[in-house]
Amino acid sequence: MTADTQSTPGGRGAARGLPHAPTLEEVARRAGVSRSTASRAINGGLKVSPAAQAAVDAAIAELAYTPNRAARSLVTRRTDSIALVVPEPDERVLSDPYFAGTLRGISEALDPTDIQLVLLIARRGEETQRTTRYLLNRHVDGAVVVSHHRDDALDRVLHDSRLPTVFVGRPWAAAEGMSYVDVDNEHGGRTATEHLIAAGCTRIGTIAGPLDMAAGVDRPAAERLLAAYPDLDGIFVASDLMAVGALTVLAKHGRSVPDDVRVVGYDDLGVAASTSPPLTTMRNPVVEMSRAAGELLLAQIAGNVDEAAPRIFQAELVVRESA
Amino acid sequence: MTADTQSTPGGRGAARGLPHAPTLEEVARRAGVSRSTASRAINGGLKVSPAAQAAVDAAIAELAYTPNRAARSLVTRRTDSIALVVPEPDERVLSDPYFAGTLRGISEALDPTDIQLVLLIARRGEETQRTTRYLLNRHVDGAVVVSHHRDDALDRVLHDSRLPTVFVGRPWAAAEGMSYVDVDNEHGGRTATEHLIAAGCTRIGTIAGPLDMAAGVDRPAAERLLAAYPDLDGIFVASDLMAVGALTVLAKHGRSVPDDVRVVGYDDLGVAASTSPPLTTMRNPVVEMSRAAGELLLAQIAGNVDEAAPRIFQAELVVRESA
DNA sequence: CTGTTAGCGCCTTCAA
DNA sequence: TTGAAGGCGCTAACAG
Repeated sequence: MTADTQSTPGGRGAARGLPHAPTLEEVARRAGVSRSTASRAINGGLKVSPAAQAAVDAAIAELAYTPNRAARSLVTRRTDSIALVVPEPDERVLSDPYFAGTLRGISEALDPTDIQLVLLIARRGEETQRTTRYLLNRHVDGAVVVSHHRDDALDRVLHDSRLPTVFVGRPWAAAEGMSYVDVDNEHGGRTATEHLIAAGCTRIGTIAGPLDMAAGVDRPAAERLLAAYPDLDGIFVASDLMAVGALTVLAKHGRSVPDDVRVVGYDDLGVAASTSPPLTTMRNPVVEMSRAAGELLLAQIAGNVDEAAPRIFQAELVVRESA
Repeated sequence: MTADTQSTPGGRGAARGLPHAPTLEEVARRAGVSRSTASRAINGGLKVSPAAQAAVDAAIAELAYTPNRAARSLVTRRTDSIALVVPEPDERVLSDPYFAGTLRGISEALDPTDIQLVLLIARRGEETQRTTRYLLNRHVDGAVVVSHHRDDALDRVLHDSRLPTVFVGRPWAAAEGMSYVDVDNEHGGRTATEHLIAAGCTRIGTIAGPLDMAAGVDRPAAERLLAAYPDLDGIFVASDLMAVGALTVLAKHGRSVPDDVRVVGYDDLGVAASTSPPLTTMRNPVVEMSRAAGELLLAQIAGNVDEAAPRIFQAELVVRESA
């Protein structure tokens, strides 16, 4: 809260001996033009003579100039930054491979722009208001919300606020006009099962369950499944992490994969390729999906309100040795 | 690059019909004080009468006021944001559980402050200059650099620039005065081995190798190790992810863990607890370490230059069923 | 303790 | 096509 006092009073030079960042004024002077012309040259170059443009470009390069975001933001009323909001009911979101994919996808979408990504990790209770207020007071131009929870009012607040927002994962209380991306899990499950059937499996089991289940629950699940249905010849597991547990249990019971039992996982976010045997799985297109989220958001910020339609992605079968 | 034109020219009201964010001016008017008094009340409340302070506080609450960061930043010359820089030689950094821990740790450090976290994902070649320039032009107050690579000049550039910087992981070309946090891997390896010895193991093998090894390499490694030394009774694996592969291989060969062979992994960042059997491992204190990085950075930004000493953390044995 | 005053660096009318 | 001028919202002297 408290600001530490600035020690250099009037001097327009270096604070603490730091080489101060070049200003538009300096660029203009060096290019032999006015600030306005320099500014125009920087922002698209409309109504700027080629000569002036070249001079400004040169000056910028020589000075390694970057516009001061604060100053620009103050007048344009844009912040050139968006928030990635992570509501944090459980502590595992960040470790979830989903999240890494989300990060990558959004970064990719932002890459061709000069827009920065601000990470907003919301806290429970009181603290959530800090996030809300920050967002509502437009400290960012828009927000991507990782929406894997069901009890948060943030969704509606954001939607009502008219801050450009895109949800990754269908919001629990999805309302008309909410923009979101999601993956068609039902289709993924069906595809996986069809694959097992096509491979000749006739006794197919499944291990489902939320990702935030207690650690190791997947293991007893596999054990129980095997005990109850010893003649199982195919299993669809709702996540690769859980599938890893299943593979180990099968190995322990002497079942060969894929000869005795075929296994199909879900996610393909890193673990699947390094299991033994490599795991056949449904590739979850998180990165593409999140990139789409980013692009949707950029479009909304640019004023294309018609870009609000939800976008649904399909998981894709990746066949490896296990099935 | 190009700015879309602002449609409302002079009007001090709403653009696009949006409820405009409250300003200090409004807070002051509502509280019946001047802007300066309101400002002082907000920034620590020094030299402000209790009455004025209360009035301002009330106004702030009623208006849901948040200071405009751009305006503030313009005058204070601080941005109230720091960057998390991810140099990205390989594409896996973000998916690495290390990274999730880093994120969490830094967030925790930032939590009691109003400082925002900006994610900077550097790209190769030309693109790296964009990052450098952004940093050097002080668009952030400081930077935490995830430094798991060895060929990057960014380290030195940042250090030379005198931008407050803390590295997570010892910089390849560590120089005097560079601030970093790291974990003592040698100690971790030793502890793991000592644990196996104490448990009675006499034929101990190890599976090492960089994390960015080709997927599945860990599996042939375990296979070969087992083939070469059939009488193995203990294995230390340099990462949990690789240890998972080893567990599966052992199960396939009918070796019971931990009865026949004891296994110790390394990381404990999520996978270890959900293997079968649960994996004994060396807990890598990434979160604590990264929190320290964040705190070091905050201290540096606040001017405590003496906070530059490296800080080394120890991994800690976590005993589960596998050893 | 308080209000008045002057910019921070930039974009953007407006007049030339 | 260009430059001069004004102001975005805030903080920090300075004088009261």
